[in-house]
Amino acid sequence: MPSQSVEEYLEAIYRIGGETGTVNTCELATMLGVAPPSVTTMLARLTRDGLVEHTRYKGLKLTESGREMAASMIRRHRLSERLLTDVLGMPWQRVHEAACKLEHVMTGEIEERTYRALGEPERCPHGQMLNGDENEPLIALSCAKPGSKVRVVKLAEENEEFLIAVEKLGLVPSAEVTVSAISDSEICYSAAGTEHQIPIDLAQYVWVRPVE
Amino acid sequence: MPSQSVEEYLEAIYRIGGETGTVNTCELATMLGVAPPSVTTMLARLTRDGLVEHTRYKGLKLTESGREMAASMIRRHRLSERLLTDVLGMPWQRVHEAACKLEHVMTGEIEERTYRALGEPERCPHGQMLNGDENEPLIALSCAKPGSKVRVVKLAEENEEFLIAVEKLGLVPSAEVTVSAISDSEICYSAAGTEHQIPIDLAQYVWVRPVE
DNA sequence: GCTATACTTAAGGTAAGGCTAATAACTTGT
DNA sequence: ACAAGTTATTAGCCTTACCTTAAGTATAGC
Repeated sequence: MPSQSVEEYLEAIYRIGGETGTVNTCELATMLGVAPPSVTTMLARLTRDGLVEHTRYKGLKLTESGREMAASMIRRHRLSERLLTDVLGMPWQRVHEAACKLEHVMTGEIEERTYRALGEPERCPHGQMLNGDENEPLIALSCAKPGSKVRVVKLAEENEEFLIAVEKLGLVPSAEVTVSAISDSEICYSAAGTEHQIPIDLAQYVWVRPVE
Repeated sequence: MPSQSVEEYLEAIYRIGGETGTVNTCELATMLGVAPPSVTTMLARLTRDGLVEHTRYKGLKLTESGREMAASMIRRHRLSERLLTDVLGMPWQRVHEAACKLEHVMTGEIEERTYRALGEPERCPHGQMLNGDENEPLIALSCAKPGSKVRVVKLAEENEEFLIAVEKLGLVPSAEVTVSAISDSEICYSAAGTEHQIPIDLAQYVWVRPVE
């Protein structure tokens, strides 16, 4: 039975490296808020348990079973968020923290039942996919062309202040946005008939799909 | 922030002693499956944190704030069970274990939202009250009079085998039962038109209310 | 008042997870 | 090609949260 900590390491590795990517010790340490030696120690454990492949001084990769477990944790996280918003009516900007705890008490059975009870949703409230990867290419709002019309698909950052900020700027999943101008520091656009500007460094976390 | 272990101790104290009762060290040790000295140590901690009042060699009592926390844990447990049955469709005989984990990740907000989302239910799937105590007196099925008609209200034992057994015997919450005979070892009754017998030692956990 | 039971203290163990400081291996610039 | 900088690892230790057994101390009942 993997501990909560193991699950969090796997999740972080998956989030940084995606399905196949290689991850290095310090990135992981930063993301988890611990010192690098703590990561090295944990990697020994994850290697022993067959969850990662680690080459000293090089990087590490998830094994097949590590990848499965990591993907499952992320799916449970996103399903927890959907449960919190759809069933309990919690605001979607605030569900991340609670989902971080819930995901660790979900069994496979509860995961499956939740998925079905929620009507087999495609995405979490922030727009992240529940099953597999995005099936069409997305671009960051910061890269959209002036004059183009796009639809917000997902917000790649769960920080509460960030989510509150983008909601005030009309950038919720499935919102339609027309980009009017891009400067060095900001993007101007209209959403739901209102003009807004958003700093580039926030817009990079807003992923969109071109419309028609 | 109280640890899971603290929460489990409080819950056990509350379950043994009820709102006000005094509890002794060894009962608690037995219920939690630990050695008595472990309990003594934990009691020092709970006393330090103002959750229990403990007099050496005498018993212990919950303080006001300990009582509140314990009651809240039990309520969260029961709400978790309702969520698992009502929303996720899990069989009520199996929800106890999952609820034991869920209760520890519920915040006050989630507790409240769950209560409302479920339609402010009165009881958990096993028939235990969610708010406060039973407002009418119940008797154990083992004490029912021969010839009397009763309705099952709650099952005071969450063990899975027990619950599966009583369900097979037609004793689910709100089932109507007519007691026909009582011997030293068994009770004979009919439920939903079928005759059954149940051993006394099981019947003592089946709480019923006399009908009309 | 004596003994059985119930409880507490003492002493110690384990497991998980973290840290700093020192060392070692890669990598890069010249 | 090697010195210097960066990145990882090892070594050594610490804390927290529990739990345990063995031995001593209260209390209660006869």
